[in-house]
Amino acid sequence: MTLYEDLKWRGLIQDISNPELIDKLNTGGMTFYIGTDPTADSLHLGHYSSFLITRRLAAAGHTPLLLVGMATALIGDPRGTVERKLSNRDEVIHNYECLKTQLQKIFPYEVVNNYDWVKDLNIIDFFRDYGKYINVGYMLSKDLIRRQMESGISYAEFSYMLIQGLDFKYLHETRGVDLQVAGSDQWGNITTGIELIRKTTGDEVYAMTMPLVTDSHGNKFGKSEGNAVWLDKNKTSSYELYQFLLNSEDSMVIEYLKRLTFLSREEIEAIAAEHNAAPEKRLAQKKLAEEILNDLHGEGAYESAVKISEQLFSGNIKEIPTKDLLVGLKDVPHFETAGGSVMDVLVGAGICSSKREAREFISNGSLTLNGERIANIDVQIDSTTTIGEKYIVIRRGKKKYYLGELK
RNA sequence: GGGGGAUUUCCCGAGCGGCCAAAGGGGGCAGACUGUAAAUCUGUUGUCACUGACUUCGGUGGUCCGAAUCCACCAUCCCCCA
Repeated sequence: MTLYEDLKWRGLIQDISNPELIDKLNTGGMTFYIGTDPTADSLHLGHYSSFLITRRLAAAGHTPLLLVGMATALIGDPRGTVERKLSNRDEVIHNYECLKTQLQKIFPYEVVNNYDWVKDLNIIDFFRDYGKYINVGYMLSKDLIRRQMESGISYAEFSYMLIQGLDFKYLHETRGVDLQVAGSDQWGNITTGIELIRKTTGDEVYAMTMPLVTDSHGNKFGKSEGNAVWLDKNKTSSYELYQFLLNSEDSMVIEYLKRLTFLSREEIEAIAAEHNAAPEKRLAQKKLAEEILNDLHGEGAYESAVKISEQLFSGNIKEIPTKDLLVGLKDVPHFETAGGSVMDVLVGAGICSSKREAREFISNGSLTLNGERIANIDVQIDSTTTIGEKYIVIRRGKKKYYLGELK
């Protein structure tokens, strides 16, 4: 199977700018880049799925460059909905440092920053060397721009694609980059770069976009309870990451295996066959979690996440030795409390956002205290309701645990 | 510079002087069923001292017994004309 066939099979090809790219990909020897803007201090699972392409292409003899774009983050990319709030400079610098460090741990390739070549660009040069080559009609025809026109788009966000275009040109001229890879939402920005390079140098460069990973509803993959699933262990623990992946939908999990792991086609097809025969065993979900946890959090992370999960989901919290329980709940939100009425403890610990909500959860039977359902709002938390002298384990819903310590 | 329109609770969006904590939808959260899945059904989604009270409808100040609803000014955005 050629590289291109493999990528296609994995569902990693949304669009390519020119059919010539297929041969070039299969032959190897290209230098390509993939980028992100430092808008947060950690990457999330969606980034991971995109950036994995670097390893796939590198294995086939191509050279990756990772771009973390401080310059573009300072401008803000159009989302196609509403204008972004202007980002804070110090934050962008901080985020850049965080992302750079994080990326280098996971992807052993060079990181570049467009701030380095954009910061000293003067506005006359910018207009003469770049602005002159791109027609406004062309820019206006881009899907994201057209959509955002309705709610309003500033000149800054409108110009974003020019900066991304000049990045491509700069990297092409200084580093020999001839391919840019990105999520499909970047298509408009990348083709602007191709256009710019073609007009100014006559060179043919290439673009490849990947479909965004989604769930069965078309929602972006990698959100858990409204929050992103971060790659930073301190922001999303091994246990949480494991839980997220284990809960992957049956109808999507094989696709995730293709996109998010390096398992071969044969291996994945074998897993798919077993999975379809007995989906309740969640073989595919477990394999997915194992591959990703071992890659991101290191060997052993998977085993300990499984162990914790088994203990917690086995039911009777009180029978688990306190020592094991504490290890198991290490990654779960912690809180301290002086005791008192459950209502106060729940709100104080952030388990419920208000007493109104606490009342609702209790009447729904959604909360357990040390494995037993909290029967009514009059329950008191004190030394008689602890495990191992001073610990309180509260579960909300089926899966969310909180560990409290009585002070 | 001139004219018109918009700003509502997480999002979209109704409301146009009292019956509004504010319709409807989306999303979220929870319950049932299951496999810690999907689909479905149910409840809930401002706060509290919860059949009541309090704080909310871009901001400030007014009118009125009473304002998300009327007036003035300010801010932001959209459209049209210059």
